[in-house]
Amino acid sequence: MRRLTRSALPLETVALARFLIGKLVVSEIGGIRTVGRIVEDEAYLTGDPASHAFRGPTQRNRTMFARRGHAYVYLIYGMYWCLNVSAERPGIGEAVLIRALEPLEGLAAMRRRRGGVSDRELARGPGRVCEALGIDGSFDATDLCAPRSPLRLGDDGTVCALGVSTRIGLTRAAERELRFYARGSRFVSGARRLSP
DNA sequence: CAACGGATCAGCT
DNA sequence: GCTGATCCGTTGG
Repeated sequence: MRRLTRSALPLETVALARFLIGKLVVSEIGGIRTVGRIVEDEAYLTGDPASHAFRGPTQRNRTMFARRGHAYVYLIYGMYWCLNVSAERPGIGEAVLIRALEPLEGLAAMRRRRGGVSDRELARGPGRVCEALGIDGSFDATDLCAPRSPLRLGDDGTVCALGVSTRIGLTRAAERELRFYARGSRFVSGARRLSP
């Protein structure tokens, strides 16, 4: 597995979201290493009413405006953490939400953190991704391209067939097709009709 | 399998 | 006050 360098990341957010399908997220936290393949993500763009950055920078969303390749981690519904990859150039508030992973390495730790759910459910959904990898708000603004980062991106050369659909769980701009997934993967979240 | 409600709180209006 | 890029357990078809 190679580390993903920042220069390898497409600058434009939709291109980045498509590029990240099939790539790896590696966490090394508390001496425990876990790895998962990204099988589902979503793009959040400038002028997008569903985006946290819609009303400009705030304390919470400031990492969305960082240089591409940083972790934007936020709390949703008071209990779950979600992981995004910041996109675009500094000052542009765009990001890619990591919605699901195929567990590859460190399954025992993931099972422990997730409380004994089936392996298919370990990281199937954005809150579950963070729970399985041990990610919380303290990892916000982590550089995902730094060699020794506790949270980073990798590439093992796997190429996935790409699917596209509407995003999940939104009340605004719900019709836009900005969700991307690995076609045929059983680790993708959402109703099956969304991921044919 | 789909639909629904409760949990729980930071951030914004 | 109210809302939300969610999850989980329960209920019903």
